[in-house]
Amino acid sequence: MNMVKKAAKKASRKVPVSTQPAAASQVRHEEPTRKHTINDIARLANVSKKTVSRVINESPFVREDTRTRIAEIMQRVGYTPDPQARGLAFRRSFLIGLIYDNPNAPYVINIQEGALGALRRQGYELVVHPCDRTNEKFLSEIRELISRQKLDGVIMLPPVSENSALAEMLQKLNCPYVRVLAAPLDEPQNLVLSMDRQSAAEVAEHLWKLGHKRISMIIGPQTYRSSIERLTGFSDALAERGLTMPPEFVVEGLYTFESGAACAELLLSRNPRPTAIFAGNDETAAGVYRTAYLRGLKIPDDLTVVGFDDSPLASRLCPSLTTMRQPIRDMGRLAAERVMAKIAGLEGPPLTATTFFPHLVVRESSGRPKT
Amino acid sequence: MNMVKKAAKKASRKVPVSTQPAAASQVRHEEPTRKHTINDIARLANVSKKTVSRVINESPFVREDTRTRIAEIMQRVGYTPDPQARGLAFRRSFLIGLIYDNPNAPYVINIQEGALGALRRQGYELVVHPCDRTNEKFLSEIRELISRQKLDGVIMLPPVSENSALAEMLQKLNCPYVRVLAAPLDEPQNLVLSMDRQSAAEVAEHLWKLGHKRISMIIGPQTYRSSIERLTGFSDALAERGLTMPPEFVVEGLYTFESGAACAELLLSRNPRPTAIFAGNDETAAGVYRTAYLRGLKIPDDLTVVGFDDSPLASRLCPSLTTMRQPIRDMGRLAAERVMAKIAGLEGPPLTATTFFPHLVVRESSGRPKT
DNA sequence: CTGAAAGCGCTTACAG
DNA sequence: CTGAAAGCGCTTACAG
Repeated sequence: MNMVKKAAKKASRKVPVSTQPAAASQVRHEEPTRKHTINDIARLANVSKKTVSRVINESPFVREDTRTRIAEIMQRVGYTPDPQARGLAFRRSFLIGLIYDNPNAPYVINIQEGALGALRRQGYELVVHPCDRTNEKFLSEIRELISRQKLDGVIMLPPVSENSALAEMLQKLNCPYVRVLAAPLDEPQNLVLSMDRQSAAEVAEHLWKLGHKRISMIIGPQTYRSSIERLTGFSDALAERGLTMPPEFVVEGLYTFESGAACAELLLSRNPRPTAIFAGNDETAAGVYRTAYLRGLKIPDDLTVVGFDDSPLASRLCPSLTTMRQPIRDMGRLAAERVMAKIAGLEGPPLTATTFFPHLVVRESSGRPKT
Repeated sequence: MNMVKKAAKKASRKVPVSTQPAAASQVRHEEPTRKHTINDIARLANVSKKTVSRVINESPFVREDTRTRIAEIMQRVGYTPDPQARGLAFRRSFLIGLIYDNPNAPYVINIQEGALGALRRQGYELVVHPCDRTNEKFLSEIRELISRQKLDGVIMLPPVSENSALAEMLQKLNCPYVRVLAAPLDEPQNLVLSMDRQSAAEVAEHLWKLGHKRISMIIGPQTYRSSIERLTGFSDALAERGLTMPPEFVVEGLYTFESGAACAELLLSRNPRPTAIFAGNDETAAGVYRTAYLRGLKIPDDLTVVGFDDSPLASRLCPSLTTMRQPIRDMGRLAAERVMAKIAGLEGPPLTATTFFPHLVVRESSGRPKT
């Protein structure tokens, strides 16, 4: 079969191109799913493979009619260039890595799908890489992945996106990257900002409008930038409205359900206790719910709770949880567009964080204070 | 720089190998991150690249000491073969696709991470492909992905894994696949079974032991095999214990939160109403919680609720939800191991579904009936 | 605007 | 057990 194939190939350049070769039935029978190569297209179009290559890569140095003709043939036979061969020649992979350690599954999935939508259109695929910053080999594993698979770029999600050692390594490796972050820890073109500070300010305004005075907050780990941003945005906005949180009303959790429950335990044993708790995220808020439940406190009658993320959990809790909704899918899409732009060399218009419109979703967990 | 490099290459075969070439500092300076190729290894080991290739591919036709020597060199310089080049020559990609349309994010993430753990060890990477069966182009997009990226195999998650048209297409494409399924819809070597029937039977036993008589179930879409399996397993197990569900106690939902709430509305308006509801999955159970909440019914005092999946949601609900825990990560791992085995040509031992031990996690939502 | 040659890093026949 | 040649499907210089 190989010999036959080769012979056909060599001969064909000298022979008039026919859409249906004489032995069509045989050929179809022999190689039903055999993919067309650049050589097949070149032969069909009666040009060199280099010219086909130019069409593939949208080089301007092709006569328009030639370009059209070749494009039509590629279209007709359903030709798509082999990414591996292109990659080998280009020293590229058309693969983008998604590096994350965020335990919030819906968050990751949404970013993933948002990014994928944009990547696919340009012939890229997404390779996922969950990681663990506490693991010694965390950095070397990523370096290994990048060099092995020759990733064209990577997208990093918080909190690992805050890791400066990782970003430095990527720079050294000359690997284009985009960091999804809560604060501008990098140059603008390297990040997608989530505006946590402004979002937290919205929460403050909401609670203030409801009339709350004894307000407390459970922040995430202080090592996470988002914790700081949310705390700053929240307390600053409260201060602007003449409200202050006493130190014992601000406690640090781990952004987890369990830590949320533990922190709420602390806060709800204060006397007087807060009438509203801004949990650092929805998971933490769920923890607050649990503690309130165990203590027999009614939400929102005895306690107003606000989360952050609008994960599916928020609407499933009873009462449903007021929370900040982030346009996570869009952030994924934008992150993808940015890496691709960086790979293409065009930095693109300096998109600002204002591209996003996170907004407060008010639900049943919001109420006026009774005390 | 290129010229210098080439010259060095050509010359080196005739020159004694030195670990530290004279111009070491220069070289290091010139190409700090340049990856080693098979040629570099061959040169360092004073063998042909073919022999190095044999070592890479674990061919038995290499003298043991030669093999050891080459392996050590590869180890020392940190050489890993270029997957693209290998792929091009092998006509393979070392890429496995994960095809899913399951809206349960934690489920997907866990499968993903389980699979990744196994794949990485063998040099594979995972390419994720969320899809939408209702889209006309759903099948052709997958075919396109497979042929474009030359995926070596795919893993499919329910419910799209139940799609027989998809499985047929993969067979025609000669693409090794593994389907994660709730029922043996394919040959044993092509699937990872989740034993939904037996799991549902455990739920039945649990409710029976608690003393419930008026038991109802919210099943998923009847078009999903898991719905049928769970219903069959559940009602059969009840029947074995002398209990039957009247037809009006079995309603069909969509495995979603909203449909769960709507179905519960129906069930809880029956007179007498059920004392226990087996929700098809945790999402549905959350819907039941909501309806109970709105109607002022207390769980578990007025109503026992059992879910399925043990997604994070289950433990976050108040009261926490009794549910069936599936070893999702392990299923992902096994699915990965199976595709790799199929790719390698060795079907491996016929693993049976008994590999898994799904079990009931009893939580606060379980109680004895009061009426 | 178009093409022939050499190469990307690996492999498969084919010889020894 | 080992190697020289040709090829995987595409590209980059280099010529015209």
